[in-house]
Amino acid sequence: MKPKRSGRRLWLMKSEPEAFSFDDLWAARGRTTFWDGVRNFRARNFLRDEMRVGDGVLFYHSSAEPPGVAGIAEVASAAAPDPTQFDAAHPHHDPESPRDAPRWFGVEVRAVERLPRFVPLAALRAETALAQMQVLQRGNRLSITPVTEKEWSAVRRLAGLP
DNA sequence: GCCAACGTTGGC
DNA sequence: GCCAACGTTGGC
Repeated sequence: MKPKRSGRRLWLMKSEPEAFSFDDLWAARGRTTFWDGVRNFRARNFLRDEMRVGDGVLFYHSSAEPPGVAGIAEVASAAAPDPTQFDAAHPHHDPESPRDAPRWFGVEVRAVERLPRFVPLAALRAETALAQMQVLQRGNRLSITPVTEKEWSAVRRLAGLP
């Protein structure tokens, strides 16, 4: 039997809360922001080619004390060129990216649910159902990774969500 | 601050 | 196409 795949896919997206936290997203207009600044080709491919409106997102705080999952969000738009790549004054400026064939993309992300409990990295690591989760694998640095239904459910449970 | 791991660049 | 050097990420 073919494995069943629901329409929406699930992701984990990393943000440094000092730059942009889940609370910042919750407070944003429409609880939505354009996720810019991704400058890694694999993460770009997820954004540009695989994400769909309505996909679920675990909003993860990296380089934080402690790091961990801070909220539930969703993909709120199709991918669009990241305007910061063309902005010479912007730290993410990419002079190598042609305007007529942009290299870097982003999507709109909307906050959906606050968590009863923040889920620290240590709690993710302690959960056997998450042993294969990509973000927990040794050497992982990718800022966007796919999440399975099983992992999604386990993280929700750890966060105190139904 | 350290350092392992990884992605990218550039010489050849 | 190989691979060393370099820069970055991100947990600790």
